[in-house]
Amino acid sequence: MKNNQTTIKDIARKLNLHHATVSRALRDHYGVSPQTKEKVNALAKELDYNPNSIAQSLKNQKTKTIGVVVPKISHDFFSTVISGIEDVTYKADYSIMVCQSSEDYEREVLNTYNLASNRIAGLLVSIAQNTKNTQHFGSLLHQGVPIVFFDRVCDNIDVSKVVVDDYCGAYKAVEHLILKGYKRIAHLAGPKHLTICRNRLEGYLSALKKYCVPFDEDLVVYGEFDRGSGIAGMKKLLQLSDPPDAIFAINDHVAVGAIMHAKENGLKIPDNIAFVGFGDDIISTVVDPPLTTVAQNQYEIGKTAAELLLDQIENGQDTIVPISKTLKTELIIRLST
Amino acid sequence: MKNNQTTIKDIARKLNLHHATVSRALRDHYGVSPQTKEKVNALAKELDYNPNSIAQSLKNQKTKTIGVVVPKISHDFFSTVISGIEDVTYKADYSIMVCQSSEDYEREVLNTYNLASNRIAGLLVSIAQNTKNTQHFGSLLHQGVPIVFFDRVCDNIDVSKVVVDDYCGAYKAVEHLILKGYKRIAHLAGPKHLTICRNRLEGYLSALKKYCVPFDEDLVVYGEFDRGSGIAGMKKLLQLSDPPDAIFAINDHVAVGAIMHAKENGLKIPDNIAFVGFGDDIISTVVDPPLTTVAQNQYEIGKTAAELLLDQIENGQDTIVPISKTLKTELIIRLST
DNA sequence: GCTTTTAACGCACACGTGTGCAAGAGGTGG
DNA sequence: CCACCTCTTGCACACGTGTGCGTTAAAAGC
Repeated sequence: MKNNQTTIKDIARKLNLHHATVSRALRDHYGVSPQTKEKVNALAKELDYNPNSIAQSLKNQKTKTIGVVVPKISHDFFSTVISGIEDVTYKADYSIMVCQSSEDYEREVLNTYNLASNRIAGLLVSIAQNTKNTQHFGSLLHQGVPIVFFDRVCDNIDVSKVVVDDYCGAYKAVEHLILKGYKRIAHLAGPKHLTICRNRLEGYLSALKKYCVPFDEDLVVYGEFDRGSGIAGMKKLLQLSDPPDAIFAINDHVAVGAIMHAKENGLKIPDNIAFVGFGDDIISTVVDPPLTTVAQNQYEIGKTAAELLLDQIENGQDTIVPISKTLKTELIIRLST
Repeated sequence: MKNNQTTIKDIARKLNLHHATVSRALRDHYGVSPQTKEKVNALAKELDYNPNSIAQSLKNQKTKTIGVVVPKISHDFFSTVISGIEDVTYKADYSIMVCQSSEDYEREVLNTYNLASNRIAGLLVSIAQNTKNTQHFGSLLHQGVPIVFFDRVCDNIDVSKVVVDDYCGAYKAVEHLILKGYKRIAHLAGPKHLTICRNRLEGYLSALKKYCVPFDEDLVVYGEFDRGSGIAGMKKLLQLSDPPDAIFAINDHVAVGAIMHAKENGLKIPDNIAFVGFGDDIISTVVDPPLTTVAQNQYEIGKTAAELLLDQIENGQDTIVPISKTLKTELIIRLST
C-alpha cells in the first residue's frame, strides 16, 4: 500500500517499451504510433498514472507553485485576499503554498527562504508588522524570483505592488465625518512605520486641514490591528478632558472594539459619538449599529496581485517594469455616522 | 538576473571539488575534512545557497508538503482551521499547499489529483457540499497518501477524522432553549447529506424528544451555510400560521441572517424570539444582541487534524489505525436567548 | 535487387541531490 | 621497504521526466 504511485517507467516495463516512448506517447508526440499511444494511455488510466510534478519541475527548472506570505491566515482580510489569489492561480494551473508570519519578522524570513528552497515561481507578500529589514526579499529577487507585494508593502523595493488608495479612503472617511458636523475627530492609528498606516494618517490630517479643523495630537492614538487595540485606544480617548465626538479607526476590528467600549460607557451611536472603520469586513455589517467604513475589496486585491505576478512569470523575461496598482476605495455609509 | 539559484555543483566547481563532497560537507558528514567543510560552508553562505527541495524530494521519494482542500478559504471557520494547520506544520518543517473547492465537486477532484501530482506527503480535507462520490480520495489512499478529514468528513472512508461533537452541541443548544421556556423551536438546517448537518439535526430532535416537546416538521427548514440562507429560512418560518419563538441555526452566519430578518420585522430578541448559532465565529460577538452559540474551537480542529496526519506520515508505517477525534463543544450563552 | 526515405522506437544524458563503494594520498608499524 | 590502515575525495548511479540523436526495420522508389 506504500508508494504505489505509478511512473512512466512502470508503464514502460509492462508494455515492453522504453520510458522515453511512454513519455512521448503521453504528450501526444508525433513520432509515436497511434497504436502505441492508445496502449499507453489505456494502461496509464488503468494504473491511475499521475505525472510526478516534482520530477517535471526538476527537469524543466521551474515549478507551477506560487508562494504566499501573510501575517495571519485567519484574518478576514487576508483570507479573502488568499481566496482571490487561489481563484486566479487555479485557473492558470498553478498551486499556492501559504505561510503565515504571525506578525513575526524572523518567521517571515524563514518562510521566505523555505519557499525559495521549494523553488516557487513567484512570491506574493504582505509583510509583518515589525519587518524593517528586507534583505530576505532582496535575496529572492537576486535569485530571479519575482515578487509582488500587496497591502503592506516594502517601499524600498522596486517591484510590482497592489495597494488600495489608503490616503484617499481615509480622506473621504474623515471628510464625511466633518460634513456630518462632527467637531473633534480622533484617529485610532496602526503601527507607525507601516506605509498603509502612514497613508491613512496622512489622509486624516489632510481632510482636517482642508476643512480647517484644528489638529489635536492627543486625538491620535497608535495601536495595532485587533479589537483589543480598539478598546484600549477608546479607553484612552474617553479619559481626555475634552473627548472626541467621532472616531476614524485604522480598520473595522479596531472600530468594533472602540464601539463596544463606547457602548459600555453608555454612549449613543451616532448621537454622542460616530465611528468609521476601514476594510468593509463582514463584521461591519453585523455590528450594531452597522459601521460606516471604507470598502477596499480584498478579493480584488488578491486577484490583481496574482495576475500581475503570473504575467511577470510567464511573459516578463527581461523587461521587468514594476507596476504599482492602486485600487479604488469606496465609502460605505451606514448607521454609525 | 534569471535563474541565479546556486547549486552544490556551482560550489563544487568554484572549489575544484566533486559535488558529492560538497553535499557531504553541507550535511556535516564525518568523512569530510574540517577545512573543506569550512570552505564549503563559507562559499555557500556567500552565494546564498538554498538547497533545492525539489531535487531532494525527488531523491528521497517524499516531500515535506501537506495538501489542504477546503470549500472556501475566506470563510472564518476554514481560515482559522488553516491557521491552526499552518502553525503545526510550520513547527514540523512542512509546508502547506492550500486549495479551495468553492463547493464544487469537480474542482475538489481536480485539486486532489493536482496535489497528488505534487506528491504531497498527506492530505487534509473538508469536503464540498455536493461531494458524494469519493473515488478521488480512494485513489490517493491507494497510492499511499494518508488523508485526514475534518469537519465535513466522508463516512464511507476509513481514515482518521477530526470533528466536533455536533450531536451533543446541538442537543445542548436546544436543551438550553427548552429550559429557557421557549416552546416552538425551529431549526435552520444545512444540506441534508452532510454528516455534520445530520448530526446537528439529530441533536435537535433528540433534545425535543427528551423534554417531550412535540416535533413539527414545518419547523425544520433546509438551506446552506450563508447569511442568505438564514434570511430565506427565517422568511419561510415567519409565514407559518404558528411561527416559532426560538431558532437553532446550523451556523452563526445563518443565525445572523435570521436575526437580521427578524429585527427588520420588528421582533424583539430575546423577548419575542430567541436565537442560537453554531461555531462561535467572530460575528457572534459582534451581532446585536450577542449570539448564544455552540463554540467549537476551529483552531484546535486544524491543529489536531495536522497532528494526526503528521504522526501518521512520520511514524505510521504500516499499522494505520484510523483515529477519530471528536472535540468537545461548549455552549456559550449570550444575550440572544 | 539495391538504395533511399520514412516511421517507430531505444539510447544516453540532463536537471540537483544523496550515498555506497572505490581510489588515491599520506602516515604508521614491523 | 613493504604491507596495512586511515583520512579524504572522486566516481557512478539513482530518483522521474523530457529530448536530441542514433538505430533499426519496413516501405517506397528506381
